[in-house]
Amino acid sequence: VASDSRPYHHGHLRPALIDAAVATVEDQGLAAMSLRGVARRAGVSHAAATYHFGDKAGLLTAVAVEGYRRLAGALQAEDQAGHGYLEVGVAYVRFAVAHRGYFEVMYRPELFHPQDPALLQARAATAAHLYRSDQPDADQMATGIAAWSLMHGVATLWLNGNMPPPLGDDPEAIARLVAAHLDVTPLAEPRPGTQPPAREPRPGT
Amino acid sequence: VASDSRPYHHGHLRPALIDAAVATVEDQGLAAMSLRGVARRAGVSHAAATYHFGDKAGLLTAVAVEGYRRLAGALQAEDQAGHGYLEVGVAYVRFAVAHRGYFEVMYRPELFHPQDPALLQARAATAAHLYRSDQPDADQMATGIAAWSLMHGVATLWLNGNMPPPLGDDPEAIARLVAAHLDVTPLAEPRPGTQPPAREPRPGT
DNA sequence: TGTACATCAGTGAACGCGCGTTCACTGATGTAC
DNA sequence: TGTACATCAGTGAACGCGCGTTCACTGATGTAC
Repeated sequence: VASDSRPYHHGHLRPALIDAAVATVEDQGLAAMSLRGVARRAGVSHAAATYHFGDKAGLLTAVAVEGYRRLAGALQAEDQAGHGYLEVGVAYVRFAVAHRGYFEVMYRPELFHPQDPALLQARAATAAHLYRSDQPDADQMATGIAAWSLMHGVATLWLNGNMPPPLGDDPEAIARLVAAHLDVTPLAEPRPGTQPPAREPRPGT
Repeated sequence: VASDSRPYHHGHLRPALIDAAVATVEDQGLAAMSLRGVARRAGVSHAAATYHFGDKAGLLTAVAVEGYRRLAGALQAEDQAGHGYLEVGVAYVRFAVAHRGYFEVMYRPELFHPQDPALLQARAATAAHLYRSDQPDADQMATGIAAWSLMHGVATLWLNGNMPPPLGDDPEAIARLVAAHLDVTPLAEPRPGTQPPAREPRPGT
């Protein structure tokens, strides 16, 4: 229903407010993001934002949910592309840098409703890609957490400007550089009865 | 000069305010930390805090400086204990968890004065321990960044509650678990003709 | 030893501001008959 | 087809609040002579 002179009903205000929130975080910072500012950016009264999300935490919950969904999608796409686990890690860093508005909210659970069902589901979907399994065993989980921690560390250090300049300005390159130091094969400490699962050849750097 | 009924002059107000700020961050969260609240906690007028730090960013700068100094000290102590590089990484995670009031401020440079000379110096001292060198070559830097990223990732994922429950509640144990997947030897790929470039010390970021 | 004076440390009141939330409301849309 | 009514979507004013900063000030301390 396209119309001139802004119709009374927006039509897609909910997603528009989420977009506005993300954009605000990206160019003003999370601390400067307010309900009122987001509504202003979307060209709507601030009470409209409250109507759709209940409160500020509700808006940020919606941002986090959407962020986890997009991240899960990005990881899945990379997974299916078949370039190997390393590239899934690189995709994590790429997402964080390209969508830092989402990323910064996703890891601040004190700002939203952490028990929101949609949130838990979206986050679980993301985790499944990081563990390469829906029901990871101890080894898969340890490996997954190591890879996740490494890439999360690269992403956050990069985002807050703590990467030393000599490493260059390409976060994906840094991700590949450090990933080369990660051993993603299960630790082969002799555990009687534990059969090392067949594993595809590790992609070289 | 101990005295009854609170003397007009506090005597050690500056460090007391830093302590109060850290304590506030630890039990109310960084977003809820205000100059006025910190002064209140220290039992002093809020204008006194402004007097000592200039503004809110000044207070947070002082917190970050003190945090980097303490972190550098903790890493150095662990280094000198001679338990190996892995335990230096574990010490990083231990610091983050034990002193999250400092830690959370240290990595939010948009909240303080990032060019403060004392800050740059304290941060450089921390970095030197992570690279195991004041003048790291490319390999040392890559290895150091990998280790730093990994431990930083563990610390931040732990602090914001994103570690899956099956991993238990001991962050140091998780740090050791994931560190086992890290290869800290320099990558010995033959790079003919690649001379480690002369590197001038670039203080700070 | 006393006295004057500068400096340091902290007070308390005032300022303007943007915030999140609430509320009664209006405009627009969908549905039952 | 029309009409009544319920529901959805958004408005605008008002609320109380705590915030960071500024300012003229006072109390305490140190130093020069």
